[in-house]
Amino acid sequence: MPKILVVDDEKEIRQVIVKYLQSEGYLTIEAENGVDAVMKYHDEHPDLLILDLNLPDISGEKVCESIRQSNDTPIIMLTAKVQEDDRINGLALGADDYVLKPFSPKELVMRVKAILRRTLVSKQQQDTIEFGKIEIDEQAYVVKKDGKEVFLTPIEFKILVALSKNPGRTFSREQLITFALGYEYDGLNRTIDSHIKNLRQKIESDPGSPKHIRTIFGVGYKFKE
Amino acid sequence: MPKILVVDDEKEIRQVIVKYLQSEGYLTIEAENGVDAVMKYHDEHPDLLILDLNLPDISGEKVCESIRQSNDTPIIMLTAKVQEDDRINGLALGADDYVLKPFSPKELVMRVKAILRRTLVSKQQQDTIEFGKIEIDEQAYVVKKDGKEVFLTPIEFKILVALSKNPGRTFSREQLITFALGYEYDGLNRTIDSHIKNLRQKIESDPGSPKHIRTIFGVGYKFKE
DNA sequence: TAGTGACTTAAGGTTTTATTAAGAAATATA
DNA sequence: TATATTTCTTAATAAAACCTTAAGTCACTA
Repeated sequence: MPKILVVDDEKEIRQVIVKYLQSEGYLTIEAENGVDAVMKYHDEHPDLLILDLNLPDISGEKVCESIRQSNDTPIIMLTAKVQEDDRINGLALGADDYVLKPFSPKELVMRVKAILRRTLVSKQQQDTIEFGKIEIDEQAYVVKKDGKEVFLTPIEFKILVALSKNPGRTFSREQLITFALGYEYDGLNRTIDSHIKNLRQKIESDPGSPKHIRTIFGVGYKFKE
Repeated sequence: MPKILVVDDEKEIRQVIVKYLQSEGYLTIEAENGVDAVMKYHDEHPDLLILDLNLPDISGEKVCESIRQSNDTPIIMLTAKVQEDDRINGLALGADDYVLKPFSPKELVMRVKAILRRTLVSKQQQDTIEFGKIEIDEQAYVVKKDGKEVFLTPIEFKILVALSKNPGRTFSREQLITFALGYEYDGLNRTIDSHIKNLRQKIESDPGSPKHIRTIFGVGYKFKE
């Protein structure tokens, strides 16, 4: 069952939310301030946060920001503030949704469901991807070969992640440029070939006849387990 | 760039939304009623829908429901209704988020970004065509026979896709050249024969008497299930 | 059975990819 | 800021894979 961390300084509000969530079968953890929230977040690795914007110590925004830096856990913000600017800030900080106080617990639960429906599916194999002698930890930005760390450049890393997240799928150079470089393809470009060559040098046992990063002639590249 | 379908019967509202989205680099499509929306959805395969709940023909709920049946494209609902029950229904129907009118375009854009950030990566839809022991995944550029991958050249792959997408239909060599090679036929040409031969070698259990890729004497070739 | 069309083979010719190396751009360091 | 270092891009060439074609053989149909 998904685990949800509820952060609010008012005990009654926490209890109402927790009661509704538990009646839907979710596991819950509670925190009453920002420091508490960050600690419990790291201890318990919840699947979602419900986070009040007004906390006695550090603000909800700070908590949100600090979690977003290291992780992609979805966050629903609770707030009594009615200024629109705040709402925008909340979303800009990385919250996935926003609920105004006073709120309906039923609606909050619906939103929790809506977000988890999207995220939980793809979340399973989040930690480290492993193929043969290669280990990839996207969060930590670490790649290992035979247990030993290998140092990749940013683009090499992004290409490897894109490929290895969809093993067996062939990517065109154009697609890899979009994923890895973040802009549109604009003409004949052999840049990707270069990066692939360097990647193979670093992670393949025999870069001459690569086992994982395969060339699909006339199309692009793909990752093979 | 992600493509977004904006569905609203009021032209001005559509235009405001579209303008903001485009300024963020998104591609946009517009629809002014439910039927239009469903049609354009199927034609254009957008990455996200912004959907007004009040449409002149079918309701936004129905549109949402019909799209959810076949697909997982995220949907943001727009509504002027203030009843909470409506909001919950919207989320229950499968909307990913909910924005009340009047809304701030900036906030809407933030929500679009928040949702796409989550969904786009894992989104590649996978439809594989399957015939007997043969599996074809056009997106991933992968063909399998008896579960084992088979490596086709670009032209072989295109010919196979053209044939297998229309099983039973006979294609002339000229047609196959047009589909697979992308240029017009210009004279007697046995090139296709060669490719068909190699294709059969790779995907037929008994290339001598092919089961799937059949010759229609004097006409061309066709794919049989 | 003749005539036409399809299949096969193998050898050029063409296109695509790998690799190298050098210059440009970005990043880190003093 | 200037300098050093790393990373990215690009062009050129070599190597590999692929496409086309021709010619001989085989198969279908009238």
